[in-house]
Amino acid sequence: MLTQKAKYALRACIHLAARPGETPRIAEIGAAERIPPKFLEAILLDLRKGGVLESVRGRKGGYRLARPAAMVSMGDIIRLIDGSLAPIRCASRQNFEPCQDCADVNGCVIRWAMLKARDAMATVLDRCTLAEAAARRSASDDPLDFVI
Amino acid sequence: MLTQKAKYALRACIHLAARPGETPRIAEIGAAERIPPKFLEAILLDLRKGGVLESVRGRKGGYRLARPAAMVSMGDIIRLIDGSLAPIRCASRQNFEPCQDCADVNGCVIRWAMLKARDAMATVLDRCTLAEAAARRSASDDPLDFVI
DNA sequence: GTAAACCCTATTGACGCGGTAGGGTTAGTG
DNA sequence: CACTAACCCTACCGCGTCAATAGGGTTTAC
Repeated sequence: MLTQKAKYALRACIHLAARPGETPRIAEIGAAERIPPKFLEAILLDLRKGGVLESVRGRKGGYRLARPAAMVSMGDIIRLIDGSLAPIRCASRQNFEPCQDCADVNGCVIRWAMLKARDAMATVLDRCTLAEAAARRSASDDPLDFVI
Repeated sequence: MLTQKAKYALRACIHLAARPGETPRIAEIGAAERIPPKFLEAILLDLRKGGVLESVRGRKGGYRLARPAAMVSMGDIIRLIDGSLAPIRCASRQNFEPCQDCADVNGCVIRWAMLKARDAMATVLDRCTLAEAAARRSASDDPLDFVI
């Protein structure tokens, strides 16, 4: 299950991807993407520590992507915020943790199925970059303000 | 995220798939699969209400699959217990729920990506049947008792 | 009729998630 | 150099969900 936090992180990053060269403030991003500003602050901090974002301090400060938007995938962000793409932790490739209740990790049938599921999902999410997402969003005329 | 409950449900169902014609008791299944019996009771009840299992009441009672093991997929069971395969509810095809915080459901970029992820994962899990899982488990000599 | 099995509702404890509070630190601007 | 707008960081809290348990009620083989 994708957490709300990861969803916010994706929205914020897509927002930044659509504004190359700028370093918008937390308050701006929060207002545009409808994210509680203090919560967003914590999220952006995590993204910076994870190497996805860079920050500029002091007056006129703000955030920007640390890499080109085409080099950051949705999978990267979800892994950073939620810890893993896999539906179960013992089926994670980058954040593996053995589960307590099955004795033979490698023989476990459920893990085998979840690994296949994880790989299928990861293929999709690691190929989907922020650049693509930003382009697709602007094409649909900023969905966040579309209805209301 | 796959819940512990869904994991137990899968284990119990694979257990039953490996014993066609039998109707083992809750206590037996629980002991063999290391599932707390009262918790298992609630799970099997849900599976029965969901049409996956049948029960026999009274002395000599127990549970069996309501359909052939080849006709029940892991996806069926996960959907029944956890409600949805999708990483986010607005990207579920069988248990769709709109999310509060994005205005245009169809234009949402995140939902678009999650739908693709869901479809990839569902393809895997809906093709993986209990029959296949049971066969694979017995081939690896019952993983639950393999190490310890 | 009795015991073994499923059926069902209610409850509980722990924990993670979503969000907030309130300072500390940095650096442009006058 | 003072001011202040911005990020930085730690701590905290309410709530819901998950995992599990308790304790009866009902059915049926024997």
